[in-house]
Amino acid sequence: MSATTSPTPTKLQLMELLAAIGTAQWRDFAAAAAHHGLTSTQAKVLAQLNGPLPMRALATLLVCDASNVTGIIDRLEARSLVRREPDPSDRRVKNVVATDEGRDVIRRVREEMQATSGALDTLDADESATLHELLARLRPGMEKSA
Amino acid sequence: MSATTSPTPTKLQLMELLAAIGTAQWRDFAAAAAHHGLTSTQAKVLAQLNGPLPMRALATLLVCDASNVTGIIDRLEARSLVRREPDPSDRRVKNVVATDEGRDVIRRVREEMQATSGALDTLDADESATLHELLARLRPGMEKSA
DNA sequence: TTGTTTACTTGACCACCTCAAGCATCAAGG
DNA sequence: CCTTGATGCTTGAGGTGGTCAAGTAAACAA
Repeated sequence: MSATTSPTPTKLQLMELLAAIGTAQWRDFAAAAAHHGLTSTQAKVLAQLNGPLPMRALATLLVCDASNVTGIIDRLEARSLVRREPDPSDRRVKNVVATDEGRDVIRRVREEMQATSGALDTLDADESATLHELLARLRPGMEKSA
Repeated sequence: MSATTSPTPTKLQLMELLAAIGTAQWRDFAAAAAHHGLTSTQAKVLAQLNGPLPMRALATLLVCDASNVTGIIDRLEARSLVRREPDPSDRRVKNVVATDEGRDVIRRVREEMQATSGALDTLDADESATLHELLARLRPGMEKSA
């Protein structure tokens, strides 16, 4: 143990700290999205669209009902941030694709998360690596049970 | 640098990892809340009520409009999880207090966050302390600008 | 007293979310 | 072929969460 190590925190303390940071990052994201006239949900969807994605896949990613996605994509499409394209191999599915404008907007939203970005700048390379390592170990266990 | 330290992650990688973990914990929380018939917002409000809290203070904590809180408390009060009490020193303010049942429910919700809890169990005392230390340093910077 | 600020509620309006129902398409078996 | 059953998406109803504008009541200050 290094000289600066704190006493072992309780699990509850860690959970609260994680929650606080998660909330702060989410607010940072929502604020950046709002700055471009997007709700956080719309921005989140846009962030998933690296390639064409069927509506169903989107619903699975968002862990929500498929009918919900219809409305969200409707509103994004009305702003030309996204397009619905017919799937060539299955006429039931519609692939959602981000337009150039959509890609541009979500790129800017990411760049404008200054609170999160600034906070991470206070870590040096070593600390970043350590944090990344610990969080990467936490991730799989947290994503399991739904 | 210890022998197991990974190459320095990019800031983008860290942001995505933080977002993934934040989302996972939020879903865990929402699922536990739903198990008791609560929405995540209702559970979040209940979690803040350690003591009597004026409506206005709640709105500030939640970073939302005061009129929004009215509806949330209405629904919680309809289930007897919360009570509105007149403030003795200022007749304008209504203090929100969790009922015994409300305290009980939120206690159970916290206990049932098994995905998060289980994931944290995989860290030993040293790792927990390190994680806590790093996150605690991140927190103030992330909560600043709104 | 008069005027200003503060706390809360109401009503209108939109986004998000779920469920149930419906339509079109695919895929398998007679 | 054609029926039967899944699957993908949309629609409509209904509730929650969120904002804004306006209104009421109480506190406060000149």
